[in-house]
Amino acid sequence: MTERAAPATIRDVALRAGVSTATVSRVLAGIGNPKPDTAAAVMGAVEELGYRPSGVARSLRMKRTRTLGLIVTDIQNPFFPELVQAADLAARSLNYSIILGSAAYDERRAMHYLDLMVDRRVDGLIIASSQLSDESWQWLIASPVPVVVVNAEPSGLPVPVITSDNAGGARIAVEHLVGLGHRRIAYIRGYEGFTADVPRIEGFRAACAEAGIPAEDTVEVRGDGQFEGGERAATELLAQDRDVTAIMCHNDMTAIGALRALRTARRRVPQDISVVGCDDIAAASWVVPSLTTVAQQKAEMGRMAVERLAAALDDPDPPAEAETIRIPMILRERESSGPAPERDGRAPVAAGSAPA
Amino acid sequence: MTERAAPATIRDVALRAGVSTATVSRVLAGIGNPKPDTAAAVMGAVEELGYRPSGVARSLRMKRTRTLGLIVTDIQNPFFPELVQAADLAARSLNYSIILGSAAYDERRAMHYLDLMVDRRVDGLIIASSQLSDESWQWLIASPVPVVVVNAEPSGLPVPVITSDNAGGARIAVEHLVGLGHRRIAYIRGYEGFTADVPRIEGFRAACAEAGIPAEDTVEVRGDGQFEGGERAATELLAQDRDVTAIMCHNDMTAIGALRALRTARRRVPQDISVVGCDDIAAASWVVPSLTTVAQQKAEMGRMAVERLAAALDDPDPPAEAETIRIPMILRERESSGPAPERDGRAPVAAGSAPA
DNA sequence: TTAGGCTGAGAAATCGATTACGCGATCTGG
DNA sequence: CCAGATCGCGTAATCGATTTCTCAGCCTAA
Repeated sequence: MTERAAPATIRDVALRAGVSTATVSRVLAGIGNPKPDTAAAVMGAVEELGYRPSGVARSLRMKRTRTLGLIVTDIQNPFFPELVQAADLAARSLNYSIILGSAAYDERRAMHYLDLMVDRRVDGLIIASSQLSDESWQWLIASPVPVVVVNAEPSGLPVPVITSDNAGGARIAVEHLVGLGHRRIAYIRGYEGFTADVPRIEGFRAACAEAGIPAEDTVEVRGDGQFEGGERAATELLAQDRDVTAIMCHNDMTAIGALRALRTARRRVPQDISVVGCDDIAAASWVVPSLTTVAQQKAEMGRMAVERLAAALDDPDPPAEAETIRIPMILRERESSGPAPERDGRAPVAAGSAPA
Repeated sequence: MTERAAPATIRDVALRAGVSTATVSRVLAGIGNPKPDTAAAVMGAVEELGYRPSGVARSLRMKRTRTLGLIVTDIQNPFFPELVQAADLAARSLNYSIILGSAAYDERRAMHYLDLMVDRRVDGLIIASSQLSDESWQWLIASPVPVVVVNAEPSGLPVPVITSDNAGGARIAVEHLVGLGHRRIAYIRGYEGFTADVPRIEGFRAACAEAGIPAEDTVEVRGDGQFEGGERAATELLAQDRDVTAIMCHNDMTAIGALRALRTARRRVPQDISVVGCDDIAAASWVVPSLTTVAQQKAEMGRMAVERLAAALDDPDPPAEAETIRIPMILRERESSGPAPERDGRAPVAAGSAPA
């Protein structure tokens, strides 16, 4: 009773069914034409013994684990669960399964998972973490396991990349705000080193320039990609420049922090100041006012990463090398953005709108 | 170049180092006293070949994978990532690793992961999902792999359980509200079937009774444990009974939904009505007003589950059977709860406070 | 009746590690 | 200088599956 029953092996099944292990294996795999009574005997024995083939033994023999490793920046960051779920679903439908590692913003932990997964002989790796140093990237692409990168852009490495069109997303946000009459826009950046930080800020600058907004009418402050950083940065911002009418944020958590800072400062959103986030996490529609944001297609990214990787695995021809796919971002208009107030601080008569 | 380099095996290392595979294995495991130059030769060969032992082969031979399976209700529910992270951390420090499955509220998916993990020969299973039917529970405890249940209470099964003291948590919330002068309290329940739903509602009723609140001064409505259900339930509630001065919610997402309904109805929180949640997810402190809630010690639960399971694995003595641990919940006072308004609907002169 | 083709199934090798066992070489003590 | 203890390491079995090779038995055709 206290003994842990050892699981039945294929040999046990073979013995019970009066056949060889080869036959059991064939019947279970549906290969060959077993005699009906042989097959029945095997199935019966399987049933009675509650036999489950050992994935470990099978993986050893097959030299494939049908497992994909997925490393994310931080599973506690609400951005990732949706991506993870979609990746998992896609993997399942291709008969793969996913093992997950959360780096918790720590390169050492990311490397730990990399080691772990390589030792576990995952068939492929999906890296959705920008926590890696250049040498880690080098080590990774030199390793024998195929890699797909998601939501990060390691500088010029021969690796397939799936990412959002971050520059385009920033442009969409700027155009939205400019369309609402905003001319003085602030940008709260993410943590220095986030790969998305640079393309987004560059997209912001480029779009502002195109809209005819001079650089001195924009402000850039540094956040950390989290609630706290957003709150702090927005507070600083209000202290140093009271003229901005809109704040764009590196991501939604930053924007939600900014919303709190604005409330503390008794600035009305969107009447006095508009806020736009990025990502479209669930909480973006929970906060008050709900957050206008530029959505990343998180599920799409997870799904594509898995499909790309699985395709590369199942077909070992030299695939299109180092292809980079940029998934467009999508504006979600909610309550936190509105027409720019007039210079005197009051709401403007809706400038470019059609006559009522 | 297009060939995928086969990883070096222990035999390759042995050949290169001019020793036997047994010696390589021993040197790497730090067993025995190898001669210095033997050890050096082995380490050199390992280095040169970039050898990584195959976890698959090792697991087969050792009959242990040093892997724990963790099945959660839904990784997209913000309750779980913190638990998962803590479990993972605890596992790492005990030299285990965790493979995760998210049931996405679907029993079939939960069972799928169970099968998968059993086939993968995980050493133990942590079930943090209430999605299982009774027969699934039976199957599970009959299976050869040790199980710990977290955040659920399968009815009287001989399985160790780690859960929050849900009844106690509800009591804490009631006492908080009663202390603020509330006498008419509503409760928005979770999805029917959530294991936490029953103990919480019972704790609520018991605490109300003890506080001398008659059952007819309380209202119970059904939500779904999500934002939408909370919003809908609160709307209903306002329609049917305008006298409640406080709403307790099954969890924070429900409460956040309720906050939105109250705002839509132009009821001020907490001046007109107080709201209390449960769980303490990150978004609870992001919303406006920030949410008073009864926190579950999620990280603690994850950690304990792993430690319990690992202890049972490392020491195969018959351990204390079916022990149930209830972790206390903790009140986090924020902005969404305040003194009960007076009967006429205006804010009361702070009843029990010290003279200013 | 017999040679040749099928067909169903068994024997054995294999995947890559760990480890019990035993053997030759070195060391120690009388 | 030799018996026996000690030490380092190699041989080979083993974990549980898959798969190739082979063979026995049966069917068909000449």
